[in-house]
Amino acid sequence: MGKVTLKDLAKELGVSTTLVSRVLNAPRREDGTPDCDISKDTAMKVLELAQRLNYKPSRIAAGLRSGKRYLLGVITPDISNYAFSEAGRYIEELAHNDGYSVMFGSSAESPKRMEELLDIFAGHEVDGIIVTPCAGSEEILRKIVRQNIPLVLINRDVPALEGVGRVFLDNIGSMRQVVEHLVNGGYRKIEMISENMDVLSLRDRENSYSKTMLSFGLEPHIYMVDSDTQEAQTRNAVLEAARKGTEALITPRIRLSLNSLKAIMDAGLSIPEDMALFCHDESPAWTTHSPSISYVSQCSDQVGTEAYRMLRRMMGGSPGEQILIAPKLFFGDSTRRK
Amino acid sequence: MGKVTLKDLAKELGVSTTLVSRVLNAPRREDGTPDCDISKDTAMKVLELAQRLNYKPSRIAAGLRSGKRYLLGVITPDISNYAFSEAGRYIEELAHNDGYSVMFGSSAESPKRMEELLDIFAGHEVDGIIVTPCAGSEEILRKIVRQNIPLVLINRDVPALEGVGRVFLDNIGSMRQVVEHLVNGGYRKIEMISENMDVLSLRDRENSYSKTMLSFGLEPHIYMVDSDTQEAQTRNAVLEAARKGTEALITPRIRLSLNSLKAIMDAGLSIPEDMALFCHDESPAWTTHSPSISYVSQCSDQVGTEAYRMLRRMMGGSPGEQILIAPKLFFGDSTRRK
DNA sequence: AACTATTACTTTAACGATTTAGTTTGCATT
DNA sequence: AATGCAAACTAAATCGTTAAAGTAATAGTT
Repeated sequence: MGKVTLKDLAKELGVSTTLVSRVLNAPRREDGTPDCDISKDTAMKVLELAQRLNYKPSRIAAGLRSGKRYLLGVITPDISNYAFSEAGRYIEELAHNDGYSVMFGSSAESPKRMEELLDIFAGHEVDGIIVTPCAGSEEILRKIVRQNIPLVLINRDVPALEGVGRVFLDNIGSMRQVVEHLVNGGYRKIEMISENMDVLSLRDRENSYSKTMLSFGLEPHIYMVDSDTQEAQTRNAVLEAARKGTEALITPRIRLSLNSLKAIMDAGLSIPEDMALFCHDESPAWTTHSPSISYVSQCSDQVGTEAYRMLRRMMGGSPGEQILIAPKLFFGDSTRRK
Repeated sequence: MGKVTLKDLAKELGVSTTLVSRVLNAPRREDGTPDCDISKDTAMKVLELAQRLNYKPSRIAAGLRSGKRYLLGVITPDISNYAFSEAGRYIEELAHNDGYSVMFGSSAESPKRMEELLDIFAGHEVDGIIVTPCAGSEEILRKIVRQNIPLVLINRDVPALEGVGRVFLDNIGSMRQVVEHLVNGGYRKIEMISENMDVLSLRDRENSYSKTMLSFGLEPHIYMVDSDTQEAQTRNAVLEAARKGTEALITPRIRLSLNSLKAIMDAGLSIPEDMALFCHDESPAWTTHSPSISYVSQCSDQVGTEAYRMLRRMMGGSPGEQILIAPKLFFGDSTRRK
């Protein structure tokens, strides 16, 4: 049983494919009849047959001729990361409601893979793309812009890129608030464990931490760990911090947060008495943890929603803008006042 | 700047589009030259120009003509659920390596949405679909089977459906092992909190719990909560269990697990002394929790991998089979021996 | 020299829709 | 009876590619 095509319907009814196409694409009137210059009688027959034969138009053929693809692409470093999949979920939902489908791809932080994915998306002639860039992807993204495909960056910036939309969390503001909260809570020796990953949002969080510390007359200190050997190095950093009498630890990324928490628990330190912990990035686990963990939410729902809206505007011809999402902080027991 | 097409390349070089297409689609020899009946000289010129003009073939047009879509569809109730996004990640990765792209959709447990998504996927003429069915989707899925689109069910079964592939966790085995572990650990009053959701894997877990309990001569008891008002009802169930002196609680789904854990912590009960907890479904939080939480992993990586492989086999004409994944249990401190 | 094979191409026809530009028919108008 | 016009359709071109079939030129064989 091959696919049912327009031609099949047309032949069956003894009319032209044009007529069938017209009827099926016509907007419906209140009474359900298609609003086009085809007699109601014929139109209803078409509708009925299409229904009966379970006709589904080939979007591929329709798209080829009409130039309308109704397809979006989303690339994140890892769909199984909560923040990204959450944003993806919102994007997919909004897109679906507007009749768009979404292709997803994971770059796994590899520019090569990102390029492959973008080429494929471009090959599918997606109407727009939403990307969380990975390190080293600037040139690749520029190619997309040059192809006039609307592009929205989320979560991470590539500053030199022109003509794109941007939706980010206000990382500078979030980290300032984190430090302020700790200082107000009576903490002074506040350190950070960060990762030497070439991503701007991390740099922003680090700098904002340092700057805010200095503004309070406090000495900032950041342990840098390698992305590859993160777990062991994080553990060492936590132990060293404990030895030095560090009162509070800030972790600016989800994996660092999880690994640090684990290291603290394993070392038998109690939170927040021995060491307070403020995590960046949301996890469903933080609030059920005992003690509950203070964290900065990435507001993935908002990021996803705003990114989608901006992409749609750009698809309509608007220029790309930048939107900063105000961070939402959750103050749990892990940074309880001293 | 419009898109660069085959015609543009052909015109520029003064050759036919067929020649260009041939060159670009030819398999490469060891020395990098295309293996086709076109002179090396011309072939290299084509390659060079395509590179220079950044030509990307329109997969839409190519697909229309060749019938090859290189597109897969994946539908889960919610991409932002860890188990689903994890499986999705593996599927996407394997697919990408084979040159396939993946469209994702969330059904949000709604058969209507599922139908829309499937219609769209069918319209895109995907080469195959992987689905976690939601309640009430049997007829909708049957339509896909009738359209001869290879279909693989993951996580949840729809038994009456013929001609599909299936990859599930062995829910019966997993729950048996959970009960055995608890009984061996000295627990006797073991209860379950489940959800009245119309999904077979949940029934399997419930039945296996009851059956195993009875085989030990113990009385099973299941609290049923409504999916909509789950949080409050779960809390009540936990409190009632505590009053009754229940020694261990089993939760067969991630949301129930998280809510139960929260309720137990909020009630100030200590785990496992006041109440042991064995959770079904993995969460990155379980091992970092204090005490660490015993859980059954859904083995999403295996589910995703096996589902993809089966889909590919089915796309090659093989009939659908059923694969049961052996569950992996993690025994944490939340069910420590009495 | 005549014939066959091979190489390196080209021409034409799809694929399944949409779109543009008609065409036919009937009816009202003058 | 000729004209105009709306209603209800159709024919043909097109989107960008691939596939099947064909051709022209050269080389090799007997």
